[in-house]
Amino acid sequence: MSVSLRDVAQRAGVSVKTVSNVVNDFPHVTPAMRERVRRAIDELGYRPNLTARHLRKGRTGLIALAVPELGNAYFAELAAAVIDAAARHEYTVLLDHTQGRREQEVQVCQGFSARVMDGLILSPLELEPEDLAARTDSAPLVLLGERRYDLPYDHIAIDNVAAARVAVRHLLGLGRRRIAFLGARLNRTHQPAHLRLLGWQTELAAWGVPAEEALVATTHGWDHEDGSVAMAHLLDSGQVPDAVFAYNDLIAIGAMRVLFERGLRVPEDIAVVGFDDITESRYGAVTLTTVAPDKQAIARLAVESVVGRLKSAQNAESPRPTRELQPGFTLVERESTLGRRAR
Amino acid sequence: MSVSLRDVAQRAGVSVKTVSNVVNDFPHVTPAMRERVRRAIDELGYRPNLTARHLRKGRTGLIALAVPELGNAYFAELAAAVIDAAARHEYTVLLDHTQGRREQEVQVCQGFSARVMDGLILSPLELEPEDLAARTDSAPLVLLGERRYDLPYDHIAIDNVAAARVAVRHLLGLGRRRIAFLGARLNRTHQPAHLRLLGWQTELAAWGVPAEEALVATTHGWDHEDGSVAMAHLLDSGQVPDAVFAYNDLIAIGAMRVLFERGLRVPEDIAVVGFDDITESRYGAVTLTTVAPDKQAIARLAVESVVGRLKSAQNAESPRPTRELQPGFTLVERESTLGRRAR
DNA sequence: ACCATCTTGTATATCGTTGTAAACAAGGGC
DNA sequence: GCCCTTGTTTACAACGATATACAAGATGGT
Repeated sequence: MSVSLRDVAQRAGVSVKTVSNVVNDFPHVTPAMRERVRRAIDELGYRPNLTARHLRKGRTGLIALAVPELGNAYFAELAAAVIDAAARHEYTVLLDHTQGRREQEVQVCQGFSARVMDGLILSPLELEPEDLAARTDSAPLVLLGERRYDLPYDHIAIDNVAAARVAVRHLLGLGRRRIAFLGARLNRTHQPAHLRLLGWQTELAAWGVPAEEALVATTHGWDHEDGSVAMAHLLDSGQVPDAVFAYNDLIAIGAMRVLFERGLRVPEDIAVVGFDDITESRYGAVTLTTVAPDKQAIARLAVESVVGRLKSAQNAESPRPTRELQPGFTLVERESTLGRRAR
Repeated sequence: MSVSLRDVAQRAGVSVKTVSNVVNDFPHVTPAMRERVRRAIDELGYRPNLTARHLRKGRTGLIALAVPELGNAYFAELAAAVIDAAARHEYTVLLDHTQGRREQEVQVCQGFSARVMDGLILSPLELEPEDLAARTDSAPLVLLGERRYDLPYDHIAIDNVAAARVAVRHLLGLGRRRIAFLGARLNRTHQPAHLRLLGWQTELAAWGVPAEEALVATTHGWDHEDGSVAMAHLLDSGQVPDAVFAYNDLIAIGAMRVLFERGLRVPEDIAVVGFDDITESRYGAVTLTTVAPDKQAIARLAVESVVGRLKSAQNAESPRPTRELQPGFTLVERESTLGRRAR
């Protein structure tokens, strides 16, 4: 059925270890012997069994990446970047989506598929600090995204407050003064880390513009549909803003759809800014101005963090202290704020 | 460092196997003993090592899913469905993207991360029949998508010809006669399995409408950008169609973007139909009419095929013959063909 | 020639788990 | 009291790979 080192060794008339040495390119094997073993390997079509290798070596070469929802283009694009970054370090990525459910997130950081993974990259939504503090699994864990936990784990996120401020500043600079925020959490007290909303407030305050509570729309999730519902709700309530800053691109695009349906012009009547710079935002009837986090950098830093810790653990070095890493971002200005001149 | 069965056994004063029996809920363990072992497990925080378990059992509980590009919403949404379907059978999914590169696809069907995966689900683009015929890995493999190989592997795809015909019929029924096809392969001779193009031809023929070669636009890939380029090219060439049938939604949306830029109205001047029904197609300024494959069914069938074959292999049954499975599809009619009345 | 040194290959234990078979204890029928 | 049955627990050998320690062979200096 499956060919093992034993079979190859028998065929080549050498010991198992010698074959292992050839496979792993170890020194102290004469060229002649190496060749003989090589031939036996080819003839039998031997392929090493990683399960066994990893049991022995104590590592599996697998990193888990858990994001809330793969259907969200931001996470899909990020996942693609992580897979590529991991491949450069010879790690394979096991991808899961938590659907933003706390229990699933807990399961992930508790080792998920129990001890098969060398490391974990998690983008949490509902995970609470106490879940994280109760973590017993010893594999390196990196956290991505807006939430901060102040626990000894590497955390990678752009400066969300600064990014939101840049977006709002852009709108203020265009003369807009009634800027709605779309996509706040339902229970905002419970979730203090709502940095994009904070950035919105801060920048408005800096310009002396009142931050009207009525212009903050909450959503259940962060999909197109949530954006549409929130936007419709806002308009129906009689609060007509002259600009919208959305939590992400999906919400922004969902909101724009409602504006189109109601005959409101973007950006003439209402300017729109999103967050994430997913591909979709470049191809609508009105292209979307958005904050573009450096996804490549996020992926690279996340993988390097995990791989680095694995390496230092392997060499029995003391691990370096945990860090807050802030990749860059840019504001991409498009038609939803600049109109036709953006082309 | 990590707690093993041995440690638990020592602590509870029993043999390793007894602990194993408790962990696996085997019968013939007295309640008192079970309780004693349970306590030891809790005290030490024991978690089974899946690597070792799987080495022993000969299976890993992992299925690989390889799609061309995760950034393509269709594949991201499909991947999400596969992950969920696999979870229902207690399998975990390892996701990879091949970027449509032949060598990567070959690597995947050759076991990819070598023998760690129990089964494989592959959505090939460039993979050639000879690659597949040369496959030595014995893990069950299922193929998804348009290409057919006529080799003994389960293949899951909707009836692409029929689906394309339904889409084209819809346009013909609306009175359109110059229907362009966007997204043909560059070398169409080399890739005979271009079923959607075939469906376009067939349906036109059935209506006695000439299938003009000039209305077939080739693309390099299948992204928004490819759709934009192809559409611009078509218009610049002086061939102005009254409808467009695109290989997928991304191309359709990219094409619509160009139509917007040039002041052409959708659907009044040019009607557009896509393929895949990704979420994005429901939220543009003009929502997209599209063929909606039953992604849930595709995912379910793929997982069931792999799991079924693993089960029969485990019970040493002879595997059932390979099958062609055709999940259903529907045509979702929206504004890009019906205009405002679609709402 | 002889011993020390270096190179190359082998035998064996080990990683953590489960399957097999055998040991052991308790209970029941004769 | 003995044997058999039933039920519970254990010892030991795998799964396929790598690391350690050691043996055998080659080389070189005296």
